Amino acid sequence: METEYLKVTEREDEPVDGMQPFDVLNPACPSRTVLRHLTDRWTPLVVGVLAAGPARFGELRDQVGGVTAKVLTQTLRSMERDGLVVRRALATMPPRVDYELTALGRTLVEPLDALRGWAEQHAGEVLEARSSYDEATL
Amino acid sequence: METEYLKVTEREDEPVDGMQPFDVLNPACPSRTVLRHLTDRWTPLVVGVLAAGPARFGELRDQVGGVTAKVLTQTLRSMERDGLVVRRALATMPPRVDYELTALGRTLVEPLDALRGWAEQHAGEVLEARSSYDEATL
DNA sequence: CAGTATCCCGTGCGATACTG
DNA sequence: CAGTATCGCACGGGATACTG
Repeated sequence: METEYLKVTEREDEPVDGMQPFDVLNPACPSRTVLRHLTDRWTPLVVGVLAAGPARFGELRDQVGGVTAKVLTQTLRSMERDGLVVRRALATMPPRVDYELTALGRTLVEPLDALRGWAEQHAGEVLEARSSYDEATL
Repeated sequence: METEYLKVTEREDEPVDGMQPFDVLNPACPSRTVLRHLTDRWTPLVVGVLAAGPARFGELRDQVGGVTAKVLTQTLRSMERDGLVVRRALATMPPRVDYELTALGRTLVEPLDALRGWAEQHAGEVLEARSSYDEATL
């Protein structure tokens, strides 16, 4: 039987027993696109920075090394659309725009930080593994 | 002062105090490439499947919906190079190749499964957020 | 069965310049 | 300051066919 991915219209305050309709292993499942966004190039880094609290656009651009304004904007828009971030724009001159994690976005801090932590903590081992592999493959 | 990313030659059994040389926010830091690989399209899914135990190539291809042999091979090779997976090939006919997570790879199961779990559990909310956003943006 | 070999393409991402 | 507008491209990824 194929699972259809209809829009969920049920009230989410009446949880359905054992309902787990989303399966990342299924290529047709929308959770795929969700996971894909989480693993976008800059999303984990932006979440990491915003975990410390709201930040202005420029602060984000400065903290997240290497990102350009255009791509940072794209990333933030995508995150906003996915409900991970709120954008609050002050129509002053010069303008000021603050970004802040939503409640949903905050639930991402832990898992994404874990990943980021893994990368930093095990980078050494991975680098060594690569050397070994490349050497053996000569 | 700029941190240089030299090959770590120190014995890793004598931990250096507060040593945390890797910083994902630094565009020059090698941990960037590590994180990038972890967030490759198929890596989280492959890790998820291999978490249950070793698997043959065909099993992986079947379980990870939508992946082609070529790309799965690329993913597995990259993971092998990074020391996350061991490839064990039996030179029988027909051939049989088993893939298994290394000790290092196993430490990834928890963080990556957390991410995958997040995607599945919050897919509904994200989908709704997207609808709202798109509707408001009309 | 477990891959390669080719060919090919969208798009994520970057560089640069410009603006309200 | 916080973007947008353009242009351009490498490259991650896919379709298909073939092989030890």
